[in-house]
Amino acid sequence: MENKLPTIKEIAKRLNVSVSTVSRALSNHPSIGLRTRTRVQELAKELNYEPNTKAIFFKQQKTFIIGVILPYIKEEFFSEAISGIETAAMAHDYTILFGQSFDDTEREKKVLEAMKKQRVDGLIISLSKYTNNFDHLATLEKYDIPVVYFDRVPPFENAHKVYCNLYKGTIEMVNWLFSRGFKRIGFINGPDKLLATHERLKGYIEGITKKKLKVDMRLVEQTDLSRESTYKAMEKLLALKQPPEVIITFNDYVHLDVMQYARQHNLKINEDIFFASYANLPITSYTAFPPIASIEQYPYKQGEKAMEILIRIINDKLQHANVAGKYYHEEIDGLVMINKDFELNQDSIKN
Amino acid sequence: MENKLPTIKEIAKRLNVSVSTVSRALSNHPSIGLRTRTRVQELAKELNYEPNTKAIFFKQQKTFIIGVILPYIKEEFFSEAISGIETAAMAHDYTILFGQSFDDTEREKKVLEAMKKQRVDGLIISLSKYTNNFDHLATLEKYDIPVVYFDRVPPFENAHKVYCNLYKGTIEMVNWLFSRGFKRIGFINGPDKLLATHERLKGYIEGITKKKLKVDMRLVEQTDLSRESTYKAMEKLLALKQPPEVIITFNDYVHLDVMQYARQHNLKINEDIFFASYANLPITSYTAFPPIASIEQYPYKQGEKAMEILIRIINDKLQHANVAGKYYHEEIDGLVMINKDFELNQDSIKN
DNA sequence: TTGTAAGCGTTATCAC
DNA sequence: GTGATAACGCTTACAA
Repeated sequence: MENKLPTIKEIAKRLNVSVSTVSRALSNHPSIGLRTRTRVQELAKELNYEPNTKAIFFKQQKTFIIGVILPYIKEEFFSEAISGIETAAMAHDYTILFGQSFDDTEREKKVLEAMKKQRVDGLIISLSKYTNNFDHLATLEKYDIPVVYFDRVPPFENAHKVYCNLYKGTIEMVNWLFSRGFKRIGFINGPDKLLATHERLKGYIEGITKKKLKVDMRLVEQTDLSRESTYKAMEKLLALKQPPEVIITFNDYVHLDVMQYARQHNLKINEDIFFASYANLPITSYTAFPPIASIEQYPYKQGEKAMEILIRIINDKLQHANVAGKYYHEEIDGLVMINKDFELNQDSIKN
Repeated sequence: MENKLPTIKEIAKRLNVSVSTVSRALSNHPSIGLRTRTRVQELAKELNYEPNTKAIFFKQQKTFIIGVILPYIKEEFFSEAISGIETAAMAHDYTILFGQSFDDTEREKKVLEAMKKQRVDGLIISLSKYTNNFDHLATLEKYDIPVVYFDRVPPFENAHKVYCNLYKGTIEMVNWLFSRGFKRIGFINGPDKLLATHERLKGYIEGITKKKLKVDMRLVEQTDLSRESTYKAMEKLLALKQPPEVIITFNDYVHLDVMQYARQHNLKINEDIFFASYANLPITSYTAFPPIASIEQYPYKQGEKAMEILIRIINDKLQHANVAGKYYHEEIDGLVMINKDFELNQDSIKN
């Protein structure tokens, strides 16, 4: 049976009171008499009344919906992140409108349009890899829809951002590798377009320079993150007269590809050559040879933080707080996580 | 600058016409004169007017939002599925409201509440593993919110469902294993609560029975899908006087755990023992020893199909088509996907 | 303590 | 051809 959702009007009619009385009774307005209040609330419960939030939001010009746009939810980093976003959102009664860009700027625009149409209260975006024109994002500012970027953040300052500091993390990683006796540290970095690529490189160079050593750029290769491109980078590194003793890869997915390469070329991993990486994703723990160290980027925390900042912005806006020109830049420090098995092995060798 | 979104009213005022004229002009109503129409449309474009869908939906009692509730987006199966859902939704101008149950019935209820509050036009749900009380879902029917379940579907008939037929798939798998010379086929099945567990078992038994062989239930163990439980199942199977030559695991995640176990116990995989699985997830291709065969369950296609069915239901409802008591049950056949490397090896042995 | 009425942005139904 | 108005469900001044 089509059981139409009851409205405030319906209740009012049945009880022979006005809609405003019902409205106030339901929201426990102090001016409503106890008798009327209980009568209304009882009937409401009986009819399973639920306020039509759409009508409320429409009136309040608020949807309690946050749009989230990610490149690929398939990547564990992002599925972790959205869980943090979701949990924080739920704690503040927001719901998540979800869309993927699939690293395609056109798709990103389309999703953005859809979310604008839905009048989201705000957006959390991790940009597509190839987005280098930011006009579609500028319109958001124009219409006063707050956006918090995370992880893949835009290069300009005038934006709210949450991201992981990979510069510091990379320095730490290089330090740790030196402390473990590695001298020739190879690096398969990501594509030039990504900010993250430059951060990592800066950290790598700084880490080595700090040790009063000279940076050998032949040890640094790049991949566009495709398997083929990664294989090529590996080939080049291994073809060097003095190949690296350890290779840091751009992220855990590159690491996985590199492991495939190593297996196919019968390299003895953790004997002939060692690998370190970024991201510290759970999947790597299933593989035969996880990275000896991986920089944890805390995706869940990043997502949570982004959501919290967004809610703060929205609330500031609602209270007409004067926050023009104030941008949140939240930096989370990437932490070098060391593979336990590797650590144990090393220790037993030392003793 | 706070650039408020322009409304139809705003345009009307500026052009000294009525709102209804503007409304009609924008929707190309035939009764509007060409001059007025162009004037309106030009100003609309100039002001970047975008209809407030919230107001329209509010009036039409429609949101163009579909709620999607999944157990864990982290699982590749579900992140594939939601991509199918999203793509199909986009093609019909729907947007996705997203929530995870984290296999927790209470959380599932909460998410469901939030989506009901948002007045979604429909829902796509893959149930939490532990959901065995369906009252919270019954209220949806009562309020006439259509639901399509997929993959983890409820056990009753009166529901729209999309799922993969694992009964047939399992029979096929058993057949293929026999054809490859395997006689003792072990099975690590999932928890009893899951429908999928029973389907797989039925297929396993049928597959063996069809070969006029007797089913040896000592070869069938169960796991609650935790790593510990899977390890125990492995122990039991390997402790048998006649241990299995090949083991089918409940899904690729169980497979990954089993591989860890095998590695820790120095089993020679694809020599001493072989493994087959369900799901055919991309991650397994990164591992040293992917399953020799895995039943593809087409998560993307399942998601797409679920969305398409849901839209059909919504449209039927809108046209007041009399579809009471009619339920869609879409079955996709699981297909045995054979690992290429294994196939090549086998062939070279044969020759 | 309760009721009346305006308003949120849009569309549809009347009029003119 | 165009305009006025009601309606969608709800909140909230303002009246009573």
